[in-house]
Amino acid sequence: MLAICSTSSDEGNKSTYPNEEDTDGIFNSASTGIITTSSSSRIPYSHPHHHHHHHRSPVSLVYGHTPTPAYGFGFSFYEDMSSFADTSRSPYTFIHTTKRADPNIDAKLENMDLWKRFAALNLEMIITKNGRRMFPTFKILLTGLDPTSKYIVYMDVVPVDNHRYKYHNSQWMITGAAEPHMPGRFYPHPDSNSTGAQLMKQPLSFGKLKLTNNTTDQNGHIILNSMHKYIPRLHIIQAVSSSNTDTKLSMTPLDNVNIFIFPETQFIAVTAYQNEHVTRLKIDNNPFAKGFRDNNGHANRKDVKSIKRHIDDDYDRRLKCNDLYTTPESSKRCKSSSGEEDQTPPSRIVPASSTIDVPDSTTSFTDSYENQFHSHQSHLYDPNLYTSPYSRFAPTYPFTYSTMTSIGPTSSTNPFTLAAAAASRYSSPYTFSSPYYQHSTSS
DNA sequence: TCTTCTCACACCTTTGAAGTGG
DNA sequence: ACCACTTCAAAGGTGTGAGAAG
Repeated sequence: MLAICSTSSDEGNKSTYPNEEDTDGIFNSASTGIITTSSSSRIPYSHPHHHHHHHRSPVSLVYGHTPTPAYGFGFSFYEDMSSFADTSRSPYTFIHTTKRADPNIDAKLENMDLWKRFAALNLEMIITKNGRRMFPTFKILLTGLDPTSKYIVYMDVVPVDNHRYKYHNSQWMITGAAEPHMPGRFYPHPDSNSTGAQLMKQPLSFGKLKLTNNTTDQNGHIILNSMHKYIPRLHIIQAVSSSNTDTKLSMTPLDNVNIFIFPETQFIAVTAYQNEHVTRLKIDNNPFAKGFRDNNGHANRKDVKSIKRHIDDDYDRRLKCNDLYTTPESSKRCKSSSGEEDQTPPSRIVPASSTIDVPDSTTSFTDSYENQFHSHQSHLYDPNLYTSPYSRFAPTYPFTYSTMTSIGPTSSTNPFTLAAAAASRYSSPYTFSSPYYQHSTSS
């Protein structure tokens, strides 16, 4: 199986997260700092086994502290929208594979069966102005954490490819180039900064994460483009406590970060459902949609029939072929009910193909990717090629590791802000050329 | 024309405060 | 005072479907 890293225009991840849960003391402060310098060059890859106290980077990270601003952002997030529309920039590439800094850590996606059923249909996620929850819920069971260490666990959603899609004749089609991706926002799990023992006790639910199409969103929701394909990523970073009781990240977060992706969680963001099978499966399984079920507890077919959408016979055909994870294109060998070979679509309209093949296995998908890595049978994560776990092209990018200088009291009390800040430092080649990111909230 | 987006709405679950009894 | 449980109303998560927007 092969995970393909596709390109997309992107600004990278720069967001902090708003102080949604001010009551527990963990989110009480957002911090940011002035970026004063960019140290040289690339981050050297460090072998996972050496990551604990081995800091190769000469750059020290000093986190500034500012008073908690409205909505918890340490800076004006959309001060300069123009930078996001700069299509002359090199396409930014996310890596869509699991990377373990700590080989013991594993993440198991809960409700895998349901995810697979949606994946077979091409999952759609509604995005709204005010934010919409994901369904199925992204729920993860962690194993292999150090029971006594603290971890920061968070999620983001990144583009899978560089296409814009449309739903036409019951099929997803590529209809053009992707719109620039808004800066990725991190959703820290509410139980973040807990000990490994606590985090492993039960599955971690990201059910309150919301997706939005509102580019001016101030609620910290994850901003996506409609009709674009995305996939969630899980990040786990071991927090390091310093002498002043402040929780800080390792100075070399690249070495400490664990990234998990689950191919069956990819989806297309939509403002209204396109495939009625997706709608039905959502109604059948989401408790909040019970009002649309019939007496037998299933989606009301009468209502569904009234929807002026075409029947997704591609889905039916793939069901018959027991070949749910193939794309319409690759399922050409499947005979339709009439016995005819499927027609290749017109060349001008390219069928939407899954850019990530989903292994047909009940075992952990992260394991299958990891095995490829260890057996050197895959180019997915070759440390000699990819200095950044996020970018295939890191060697040619102006990828820099920056210093943040303190602009106030040196205590930082929001580990998630630190996580986001640290992660953004190595996730985007543009982090430090973006004007707004150099904006300081202090004067 | 065609595609995509928005809104009020009915219907439902979840949440959490208030109450009740042991 | 404390705990376990119940009640109940408010808050809020669903897809709908007509119409707006582009």
